[in-house]
Amino acid sequence: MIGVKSIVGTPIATRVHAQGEGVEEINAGHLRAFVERIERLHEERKALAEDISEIYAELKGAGFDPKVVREVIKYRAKDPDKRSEEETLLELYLSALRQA
Amino acid sequence: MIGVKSIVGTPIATRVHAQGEGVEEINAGHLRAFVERIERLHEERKALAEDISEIYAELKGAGFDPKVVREVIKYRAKDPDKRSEEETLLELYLSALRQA
Amino acid sequence: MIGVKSIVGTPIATRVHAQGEGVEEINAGHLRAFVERIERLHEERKALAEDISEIYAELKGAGFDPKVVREVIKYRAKDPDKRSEEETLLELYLSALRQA
Amino acid sequence: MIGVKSIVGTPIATRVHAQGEGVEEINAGHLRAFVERIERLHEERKALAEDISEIYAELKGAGFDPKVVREVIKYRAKDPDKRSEEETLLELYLSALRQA
DNA sequence: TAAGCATTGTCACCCC
DNA sequence: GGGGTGACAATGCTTA
Repeated sequence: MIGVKSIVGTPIATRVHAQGEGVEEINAGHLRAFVERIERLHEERKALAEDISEIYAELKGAGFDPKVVREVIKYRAKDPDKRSEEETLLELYLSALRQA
Repeated sequence: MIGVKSIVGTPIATRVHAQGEGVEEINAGHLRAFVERIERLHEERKALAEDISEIYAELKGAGFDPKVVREVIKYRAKDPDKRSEEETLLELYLSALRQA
Repeated sequence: MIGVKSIVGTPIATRVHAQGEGVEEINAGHLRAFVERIERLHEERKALAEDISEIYAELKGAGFDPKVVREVIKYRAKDPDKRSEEETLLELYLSALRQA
Repeated sequence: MIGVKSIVGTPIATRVHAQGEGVEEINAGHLRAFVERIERLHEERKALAEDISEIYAELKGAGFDPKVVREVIKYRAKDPDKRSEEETLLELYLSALRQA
């Protein structure tokens, strides 16, 4: 997937390595900055996922069914028009199957 | 899947039912055929999963560690060119970031 | 995760390596047999997955909505009791939210 | 809407719904609070995902290959101890299977 | 020791 | 088509 060819064709970040020290330093620094920003965001996202898991645990402890709450969340997230459209189609298919 | 119950008895599915029998019949039959083929495949897949589980049980009974064997399987599965790809990436990563 | 420690503790398959040739041969052969059986099953499973994808493509070409057909499959797969139970709970939760 | 009969037998959070106003209010409120907290977290996560996308766009604009950077991120993410783990597994695998 | 539970890993689906 | 996300299943742990 990441063959030599594609690396050769990758413009600045890699070619830079063969260039002068000054420019190279700047580009590698840029790459590092990008990578670290992304990794930071990844960490935040992971923390968020853990928070969500905690809420489901809480919620379960309070007697609610986590599975159904997930369905509720999905239900509310859907666009109302699309939702009824899909439900109508589903019903149509099911009724078709009953009489097929 | 959501709110199917409340949809049962809604107009469209029955309106369709009041339309031309021929076309409707054909489509319902097609739908049923598709659905049943998929369900059949699902069953086969499930049977396969059970077979795999059985082998792991056997294997465990023979004194092998199922967890380790799972890793072996994974290792062999991604072996083809992934490994060299990762090594290439390592070169790329090292040459670009170690100097940042 | 699969540290040296856990491998040392893995009974036959690994200890065998330090044992006499005869027994070792047999166990390695067993391991290979297990691994190959599992890999074979994995391949069959993959083939099955592809078959299913093909059917969805066909079905889409015939004018059915693949997404909705997936819902139909899931709907039929569920145990009727569990299904109505969940739907009831979902309805209950939604009605609770409307008035909260 | 939902018959009393279907509510009877459901766990605490739902039985409550058929009880006095006070308790019911509290539980519906709890459910709403849980749901809204989750939805809020979902939004934050979505915002994060957009931030990440933006960085990849920036990065691409700066001449880096987004695909390669993704691989770098993945590589660094699993680096900690996975690598040595895989090497250990390799030893195990080779010593056990090469002679089968 | 069995059984429920929590966690993890794996898998399929969806969106981009 | 590829990456991200969510659901599901298997495993190990903990408790009764």
